[in-house]
Amino acid sequence: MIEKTYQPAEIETRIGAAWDAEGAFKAGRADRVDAEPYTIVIPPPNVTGSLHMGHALNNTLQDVLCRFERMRGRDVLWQPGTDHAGIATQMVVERQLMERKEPGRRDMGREAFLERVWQWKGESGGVIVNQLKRLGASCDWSRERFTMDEGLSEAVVKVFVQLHREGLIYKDKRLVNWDPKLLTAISDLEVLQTEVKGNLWHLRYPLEGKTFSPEDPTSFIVVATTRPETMLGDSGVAVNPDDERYTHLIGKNVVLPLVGRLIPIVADEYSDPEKGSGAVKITPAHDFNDFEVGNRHGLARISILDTEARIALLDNEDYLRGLPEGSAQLVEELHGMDRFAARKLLVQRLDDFGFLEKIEPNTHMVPHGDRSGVVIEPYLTDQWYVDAKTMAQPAIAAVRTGATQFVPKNWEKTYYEWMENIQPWCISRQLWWGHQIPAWYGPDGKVFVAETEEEAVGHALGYYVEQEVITAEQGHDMALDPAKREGFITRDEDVLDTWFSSALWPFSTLGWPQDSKDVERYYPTNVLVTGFDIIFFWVARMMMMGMHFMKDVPFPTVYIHALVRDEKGAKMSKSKGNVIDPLSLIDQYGADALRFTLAAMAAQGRDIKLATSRVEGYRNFATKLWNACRFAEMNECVLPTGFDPTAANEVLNRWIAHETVKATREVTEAIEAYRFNDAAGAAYRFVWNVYCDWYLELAKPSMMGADSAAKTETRAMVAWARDEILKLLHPFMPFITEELWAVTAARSQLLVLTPWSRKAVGLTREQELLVIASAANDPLVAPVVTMDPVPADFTDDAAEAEIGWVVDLVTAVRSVRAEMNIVPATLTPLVLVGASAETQARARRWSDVVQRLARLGEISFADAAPQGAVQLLIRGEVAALPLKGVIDLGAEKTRLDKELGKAEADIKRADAKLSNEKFVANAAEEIVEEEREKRDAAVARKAKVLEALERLKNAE
RNA sequence: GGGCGCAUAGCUCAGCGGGAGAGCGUUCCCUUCACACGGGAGAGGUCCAAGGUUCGAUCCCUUGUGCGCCCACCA
Repeated sequence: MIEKTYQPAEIETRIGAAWDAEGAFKAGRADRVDAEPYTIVIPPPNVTGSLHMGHALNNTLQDVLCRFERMRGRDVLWQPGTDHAGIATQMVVERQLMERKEPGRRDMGREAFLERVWQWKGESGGVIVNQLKRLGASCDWSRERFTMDEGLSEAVVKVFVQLHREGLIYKDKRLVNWDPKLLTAISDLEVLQTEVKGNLWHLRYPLEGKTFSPEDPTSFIVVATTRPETMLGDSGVAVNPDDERYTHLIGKNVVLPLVGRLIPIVADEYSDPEKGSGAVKITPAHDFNDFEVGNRHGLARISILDTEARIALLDNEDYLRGLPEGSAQLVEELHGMDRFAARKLLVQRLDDFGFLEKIEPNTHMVPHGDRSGVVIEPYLTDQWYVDAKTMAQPAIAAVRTGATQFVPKNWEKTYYEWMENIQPWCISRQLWWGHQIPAWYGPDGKVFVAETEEEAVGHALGYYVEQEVITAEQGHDMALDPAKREGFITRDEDVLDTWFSSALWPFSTLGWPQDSKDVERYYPTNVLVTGFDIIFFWVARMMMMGMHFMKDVPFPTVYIHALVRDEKGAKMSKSKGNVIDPLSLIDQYGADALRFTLAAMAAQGRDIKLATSRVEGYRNFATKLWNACRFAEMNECVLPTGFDPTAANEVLNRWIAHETVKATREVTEAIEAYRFNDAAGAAYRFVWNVYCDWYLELAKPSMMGADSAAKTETRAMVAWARDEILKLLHPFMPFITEELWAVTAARSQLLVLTPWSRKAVGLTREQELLVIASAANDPLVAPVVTMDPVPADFTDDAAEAEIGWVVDLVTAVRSVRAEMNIVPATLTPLVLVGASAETQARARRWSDVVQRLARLGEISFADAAPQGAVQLLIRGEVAALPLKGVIDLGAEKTRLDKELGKAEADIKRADAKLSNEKFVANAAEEIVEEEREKRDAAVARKAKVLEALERLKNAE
């Protein structure tokens, strides 16, 4: 029995639990071992995360694909898992420690802290997974992975070691993006350029050998900067070699104000005469451009900041080197000062001594850390890098050749743009939570990269014996006795960028490098579904790693979906407070409604502006479906075994079979093309506007009538089409369809969607397989769910024409009645004027339906329309509603005049085209023919309307 | 500075070389035996602007205007 009211929360909880208990979505099931695999890896959400609207969209689309392919008989593996999200997770746990007033990370030490993070992961890591289950995600949960679990960590180490051996990973000392709050390097992608209102300070740098005076422009050179505090680290001033204002100064020195250091004026193309004063201060240790310029001219790299971006001058060898005697009085004052405070103080001092020429307000882009939000410092440190430029080449080629295609295609341009200008990827992070880099350092700092410490020890001992740092005997002892080599080599403290492990996700989750069985079966995956915001972070890197280690693309298709925005199109963010929580929508309207909404709005290449009214509308759709199934149940509509819809006798039943096949084809084609909105739309229209609005209404008389053969057939067909609808909607609305299927399947016994249904029907697993096998022979099981492709080309034009006539008639009569304000209780007679034999037959067949739906009395036939009747044109014939005394003749004349005007306009338009020789000559044959037909139809319509007007005149 | 995208009904959006569509909202009618989270009938649009291509442009091209996003080291 279907419950009277649709209660999504109750259903979804119960069915979700049943799926879970059944392990309903396991890949590699016994009945699918011979089936073609279909694989998707989930974009692993952060373990710290909770479900947001982006996840909801992303996973809804993946689930649509997975359920769709599963019903088509594929062996579906939707690989789930979570990401350890290095920085994010570490921050969360540190914040927790702080809130609880517990010792901080550094106080408790690395080991204890990591234990704490694992503990936290154990407690909260399941949240997002449960939320995905609430959404209905049909992942194979038995295979859930975590980027830091044992197998995946092994993959990470193996990849690192191999790439290092191949020279594709290396250590280098250069400028990195340093986050002074998180105290780690970050990659270029983790830096957000933000517009900031600042100033441009113009500073006077005195020329060596001249007496500095602010009044004497020949005694100094002006440089402009947005970061005056970096002047402490200046080691040169650059001017453009073609800039005549400065050519005479090239090679001379300036005296760095306040500091007293002599630094050279160099000629470099980098200096743009148009910008600022045309002379630019060079600070190689604190600016990416200056670093390059410094390299070209051999300028010193003077680092003046510590890791927390405080001024660090005491004991700073870089700074003190070459510094004139007695010029360090500022040092005491500045040392340890925050960079922004130092800026203020320095500007003040420069001004005091006349070195500040002017201050211009200036808005410019300033780099910020995407996690910390603080201003990023270019900072000189040793870090590990991936040679991305080399690795990008095969990944670029794979897209060029079409081995991997983006949908929509325009994202390929974005991909190329970035890949072709790719920079070395900084992969080391000064964090604790993550994969520790498998590199060890010997006493002299030499690096040994190896998969295990033992291996590293072996390499190191061999090397140092050879170098005669230790004797062969010592080496031998140390190799044998761990106690003797204690502290001889030390492991790199740093961990890897989170995205390093994510890049391996498509194969590391399948068991690589340990187990190749699943890799062989499920790699490459079939499609990657993700948002455009992580094309660079993730997609590009999976492409690189996949090409390098699997020698094959990780996925032939990348479907890029939109961002979900709020109703007004703003990006959802906590700070704006416009975040719509998918879970509260699920609570309110059900996961099915939310899923359907997201799918229906997922048009390619456009962001989704989510309005809750849409969700409500699709919840109503679910209710409609619910009630339709309840109606079928109340009328004892049961699908008999072996029912063949193509063999139906009743026109109405042939019509709905025809419409069902058509809708199924539309939905199938749309899903195959990743046009989720078209698929959802087609299903929606079919269910509501075809099945509910017309088929069930038209079927009522038959089901309640006396013709038992017709009654039996109609009941069967109502059940058949209902089952097809459930299958069609299942990828979008899995919970409600599962429930309705399970409740009705006991009598339908056609196809089992999932083990849950099997349970409901009371089948054993063996019986279930038999049912599936028999369903494969069903001649008209629509392709969306069938085990084998079936003829999806069943059509019945005659049925379509007949039902079309009924629909047109009912619609037209209703329209007139509404216009004439005829109360529903009044049944108006209908006269079919000059009806053909076919029309008369139709009218007799459909009289009771038409009478009920159009509120008609007796239906009769006549050669001429009675006087004072409203005359309607139904497919070229006249239908009259004798409404003498009821109708307003004037209003009716107006109505007919309007119709006449329309017909005449149509004729005119067609004539204009058809009399145009060029149109007839150039347009496609069928277009011209269509135009002629339109004209003929309009001419006929005009004649009928004129006749009607004539009769109206006589009636007066 | 590069690149991408969007301007269609009051709102949110589909569509796309041959007579403008949906959902929501809105107006009117309906306790018609599945469903008022429903049924029925309407109203509502120089498809941003100007040129061009074409027999024909909301759709293709160019330019402009407005808006959004991504990338970039410019003092």
